[in-house]
Amino acid sequence: MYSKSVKETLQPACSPHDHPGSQATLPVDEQSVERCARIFRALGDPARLRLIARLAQGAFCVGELATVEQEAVATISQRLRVLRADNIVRRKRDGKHVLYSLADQHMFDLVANGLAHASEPATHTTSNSEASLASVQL
Amino acid sequence: MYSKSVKETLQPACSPHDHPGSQATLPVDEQSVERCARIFRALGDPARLRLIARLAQGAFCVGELATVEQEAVATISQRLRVLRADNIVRRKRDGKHVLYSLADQHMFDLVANGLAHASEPATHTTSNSEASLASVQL
DNA sequence: TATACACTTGCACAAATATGCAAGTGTATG
DNA sequence: CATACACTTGCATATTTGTGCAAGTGTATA
Repeated sequence: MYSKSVKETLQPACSPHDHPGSQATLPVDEQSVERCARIFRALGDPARLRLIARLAQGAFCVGELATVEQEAVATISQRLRVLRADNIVRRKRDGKHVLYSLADQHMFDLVANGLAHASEPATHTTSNSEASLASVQL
Repeated sequence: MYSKSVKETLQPACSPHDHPGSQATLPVDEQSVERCARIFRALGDPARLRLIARLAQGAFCVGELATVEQEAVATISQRLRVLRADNIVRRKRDGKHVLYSLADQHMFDLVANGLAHASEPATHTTSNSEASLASVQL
């Protein structure tokens, strides 16, 4: 059986299980996984996600976001700080204001993807795993 | 939670910024955001993400995963439980074993996307780090 | 039916987070 | 230079997680 003779024996021990269609080799090196997890984690909060969805529409200053989201400015600032820590959003000063926007197209794609999936019923067998439904311009 | 006594001056503190043209209308309804956030959160842990990456290769039973990941069976089971709670993975019994695999293609896409982004240093509109927040016009 | 497997869950705890409030920083203006 | 803005940060606190260990559940087999 599968004794604990652990090692990279990536060989299924139980039985030859069927493999679903798409087998692309994913980048699973320690660093990628770590970074990816951090990003997902940052996106994994309703409040922050809402904020991101908002930023997907363009650049906003903290005050605006606070008003629209009906939250205290400090709260919004904190959330943006979390997102900034993982390079999900980017900021630049504009006079008295600080404008926030998504860091890059990738982020937009990721979020668009997630929201799309979440709003649709499960089991949607997309054929192309590489090019996702993410080609929307920012 | 807490009810906010936020200033009701619903006037955007700053003038509307030019928002780069169009955007795909993201599904930002309460439910989608909530669900999407839950998914992202579940994916937002290195250990679970690694597990998912593994499952992207095919179906595995808990024991196998435990061996490969060098973790206790109970630990793996717990992680899978979290993923199962959000319909990220699916399981089916096969004799004595319980086989786990990704719930659907969408999940694969999402993870593949995230990992891809995390592994490429790419498109970083640079150094927004902490330093220069010097006045810039939009 | 009794046993051995293969997982799953219940608990107790340590660690990581989220948030509100108050104080602090950086810019434009009077 | 003094003020008013527009944000950001430090703190203390209440929650929410992530484990490890031990006991519990379900399935196949002798």
